[in-house]
Amino acid sequence: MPRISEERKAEQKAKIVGALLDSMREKGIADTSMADVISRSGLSSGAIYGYYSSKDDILLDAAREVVGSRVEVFDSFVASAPVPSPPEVVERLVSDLPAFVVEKRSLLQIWGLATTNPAIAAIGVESIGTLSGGARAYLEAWFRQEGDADPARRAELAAPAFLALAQGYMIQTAIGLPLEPRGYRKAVDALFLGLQGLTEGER
Amino acid sequence: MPRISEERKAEQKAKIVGALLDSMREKGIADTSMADVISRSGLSSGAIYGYYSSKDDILLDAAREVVGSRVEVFDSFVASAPVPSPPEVVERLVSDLPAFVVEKRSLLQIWGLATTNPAIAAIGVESIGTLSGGARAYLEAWFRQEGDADPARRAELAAPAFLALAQGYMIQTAIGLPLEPRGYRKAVDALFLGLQGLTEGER
Amino acid sequence: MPRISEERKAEQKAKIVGALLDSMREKGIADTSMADVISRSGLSSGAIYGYYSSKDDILLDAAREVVGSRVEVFDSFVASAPVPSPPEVVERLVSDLPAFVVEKRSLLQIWGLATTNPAIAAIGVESIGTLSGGARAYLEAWFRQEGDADPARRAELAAPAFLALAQGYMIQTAIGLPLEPRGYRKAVDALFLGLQGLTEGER
Amino acid sequence: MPRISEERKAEQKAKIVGALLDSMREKGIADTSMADVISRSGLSSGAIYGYYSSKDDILLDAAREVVGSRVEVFDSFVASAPVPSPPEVVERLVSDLPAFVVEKRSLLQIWGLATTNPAIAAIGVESIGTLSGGARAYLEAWFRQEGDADPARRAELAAPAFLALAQGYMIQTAIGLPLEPRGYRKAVDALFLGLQGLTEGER
DNA sequence: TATGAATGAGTATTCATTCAT
DNA sequence: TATGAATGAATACTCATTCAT
Repeated sequence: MPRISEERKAEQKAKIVGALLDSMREKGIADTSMADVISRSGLSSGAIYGYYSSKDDILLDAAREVVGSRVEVFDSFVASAPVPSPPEVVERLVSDLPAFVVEKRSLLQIWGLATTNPAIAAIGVESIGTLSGGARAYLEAWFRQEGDADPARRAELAAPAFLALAQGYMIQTAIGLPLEPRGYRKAVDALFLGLQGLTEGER
Repeated sequence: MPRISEERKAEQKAKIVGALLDSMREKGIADTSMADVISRSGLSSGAIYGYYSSKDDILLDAAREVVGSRVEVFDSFVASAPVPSPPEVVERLVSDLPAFVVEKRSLLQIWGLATTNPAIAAIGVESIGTLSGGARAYLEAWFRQEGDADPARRAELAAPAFLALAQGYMIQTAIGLPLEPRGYRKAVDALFLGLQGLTEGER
Repeated sequence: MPRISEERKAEQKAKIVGALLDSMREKGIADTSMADVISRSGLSSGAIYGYYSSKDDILLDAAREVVGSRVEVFDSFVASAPVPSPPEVVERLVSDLPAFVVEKRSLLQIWGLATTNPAIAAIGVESIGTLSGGARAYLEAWFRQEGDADPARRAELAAPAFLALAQGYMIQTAIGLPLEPRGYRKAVDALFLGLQGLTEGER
Repeated sequence: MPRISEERKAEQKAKIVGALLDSMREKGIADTSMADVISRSGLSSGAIYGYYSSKDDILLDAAREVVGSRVEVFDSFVASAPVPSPPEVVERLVSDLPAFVVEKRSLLQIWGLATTNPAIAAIGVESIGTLSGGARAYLEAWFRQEGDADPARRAELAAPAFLALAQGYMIQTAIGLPLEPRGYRKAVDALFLGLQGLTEGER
């Protein structure tokens, strides 16, 4: 019989994680102290430690939220007829997924942390695994539509490169390069398909 | 008439920056204190502050070293006949450039810092700019060889996506995914060229 | 709705300021570190920084306490009949005011700091201003009793010299010269009034 | 057979002491580091430590220079006919003695140090002793001229109060109060002699 | 004598975490 | 559960002094 409802608990945890992410976005994890989380969340230090056992513990939940895969996005691409092309899918991923829109700064910081923090790395690996599954499903549909002889095999092989396109976009934009989803789609078009993907005026 | 030679000065600074990078690789910047830099470099705190004015100042030089573009790598690709294909070039980049081999962990951490540290972001932007120039030169040569009508234009458009392939590889491997340069080349092949890019045995 | 009462807060601040003053008296400010304040106050470093934002901030409160004018002392002199003479008042000031008794060492150090620290100088200037007011009130009463034609004017003119008598006593005794309040009164007597103020045996 | 002439040695020491005093005047001793002395003196750290064994050692010489009594000043007063009055002598002391003109800031800082540094206190005590001697000689001449029955005795008694007048002036002006020698003379006049000491126009 | 790079104990301050209320 | 005052180890950095050249 919990003293506080699960709902209330989740609400409070969300405030805490949200406060951490806000601060990460603004000043970076290195400069984010518990004092920041305390003042931004509106909770007291004691209250926070009632929900999380340490700062790292909060960070883990923050990482989960940010890299959280939301693999459903791929479902709609697979279900479309015709299946949209990879450049188009890349454009939609980087313009729709929260991770690429509002959280790209925190996301890149979390990848940085993952290089030396095994718990965060595990979250990252899991997330990439899930995304990879979605990407493979989509790519299989696309390669099948293109008449490929072994679309499942090709999709499995191609997935890391496909994900890389989205990840590279994140790096480039997170550090401030002026790269719009639409422009990036053209980049992928130009690299993969030749200029035929571009409209007349853009050629 | 400096009492210590420029050479000696560069040597000492290299020790300091090296110590920081070693520690970043092992425990991450967040857990790297000046005490680590002091003990790993073999210099005293006072000596270090004779060369650098702050920890951040050291970090800046470390970032410069790690993201330092070494754009020359592209020259050999441009000069080859025939010009190697993008998948091959990607493979060689990620297997030859130190940033992708020994420093990928520090590199990813630096991208994370760049999201909130303008001075580091500037270094990153400059580095991507230089790399971009090399990539464009290479891509132009490649597209020309492929008979493209406007290879310069196409190369310029495609460059961000091309760089993204290398950056995504870095993210995936830095967090521990088992992805070899050779396997990654096949991924790019599969995405770009279809299965015909794979060798017989692998089909 | 403060969690700690104003009273408790004042108590803790007094402990901190007291610790600083104790150490100043014993080893001087130059040799007084936060470690001294921490150990003498019985509070932890963290607790101290909860009350004061910096060592200088503590010093400011210490200066306020030490130079704090306590101008009331002059009131009783003004109200007496007959009004006591300047030598007598000087004697009573230097023997009654805490600044001249227990804090003369810290006081002199604070004057030293005031020469280059504007915030401390401001405290000193204010304190001298208040003391000056008291001194003028007393001197006016005295000169009036002495039948002076324009006692207010004369009191205003004379105040700096009158204060100087107390300040000079402080310098001479703070560095260890053996000068008692009683003996100093005789010095002032001898300078001002001739030897008539002295008892037979002392002449 | 000294390697460097005594003259050269004195010259170098003067540079060092001068550098310390300059810095004390500008930023205070607390903020004066050996680095300041090194850069202001134009000598290297090694060279300085060839002349002085420690920072405190330099400070001692600086204190000697600043409090150095220059008791000769009193000789001229004694020799004058008529002997000038105490208010006039006070005015001349505070307007002529370097300690009261250019060095009053350093002087007050040194008094502050003397409260806890016995070596500096000894210099201060000696200096006051010498000054006291001069003051007594002058006061004796003055009291004799005034027809006092026991001028030597009275001078001895009055000396501490007489010195205090100069010391108090130093405190008041060193912290920035606007007090000119001429105005201070009037203060002493008003206290000692009554308004008749003031010139016609000022009454 | 003079140099200035190097030393390392010492500095003020921070901050994740605890616990009496 | 919630509060926020208190803790104290850890932090980045300074600076008087030394010593090989």
